Amino acid sequence: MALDLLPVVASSAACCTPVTGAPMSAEDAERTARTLKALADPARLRLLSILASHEGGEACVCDLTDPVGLSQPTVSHHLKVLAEAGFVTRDKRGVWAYFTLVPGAADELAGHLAQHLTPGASA
Amino acid sequence: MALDLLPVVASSAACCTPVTGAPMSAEDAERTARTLKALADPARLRLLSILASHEGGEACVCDLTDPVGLSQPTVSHHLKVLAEAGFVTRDKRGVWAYFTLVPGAADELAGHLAQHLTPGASA
DNA sequence: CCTAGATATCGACATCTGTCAATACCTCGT
DNA sequence: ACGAGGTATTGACAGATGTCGATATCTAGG
Repeated sequence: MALDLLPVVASSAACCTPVTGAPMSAEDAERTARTLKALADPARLRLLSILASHEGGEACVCDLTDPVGLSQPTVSHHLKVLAEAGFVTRDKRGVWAYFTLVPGAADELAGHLAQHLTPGASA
Repeated sequence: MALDLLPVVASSAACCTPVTGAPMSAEDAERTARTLKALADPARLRLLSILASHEGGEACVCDLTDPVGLSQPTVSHHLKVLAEAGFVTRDKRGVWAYFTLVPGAADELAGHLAQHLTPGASA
């Protein structure tokens, strides 16, 4: 009968739920969190949405400073964060710096999240 | 580049780009950033992905503490943050607390972002 | 009631983050 | 070359955040 061969799970582990796949790795979580942190700021979200509301997803810093109501150094800082996270690209033309939305950057992040944060999506 | 043949814009407003829609409101940016902040942490991403890897997107705290390698109070704190952001729900059954993924929570966020961060998506 | 075990809250601490003023850099027109 | 104006960097500082140990709370059994 082998009664005492398999019992452990049934008797004491009443809190457990079957596992259907592998969770996100620690490195992946670290990387994804860093990307999300770049998005998780009201000023940066507004900056991106302002870019999206301009033709071609492009605008220069002088178009961005006033709407967000922050100082020029602060706006410059936020744009640097967004650029390092891969959400925008910088293009300096003469005196002005133009920032452009990277197409699909947000979508790629969203897809990655959907893949790991949807029940049964690992199958 | 043929800069000299450009129309009247050239003199003073040379840095401007046509606007095609309205950017995200300040309140919306604040709200969305708060939701994103809840996601923007390696431990919380792992917790959610562990939930997603369990049947029904559900697991109890005892299943979550070990894999993330953090103390029990810290895990409890992260789960509270996720619950307040609407990503999980808490259900206490006897001694154990079960957390369940809220279906579509991440998708709703992703959709909201796509709507505001995609060039020309305001139409 | 009292104990044991699971979870939540509290207090404290180090670190990270957003912000601005001051300043440096860089490009253009004069 | 020089000065003016747009942008980036630096330094400093207040506030938010992640983490843990200690402790409170809550439930089931004896």
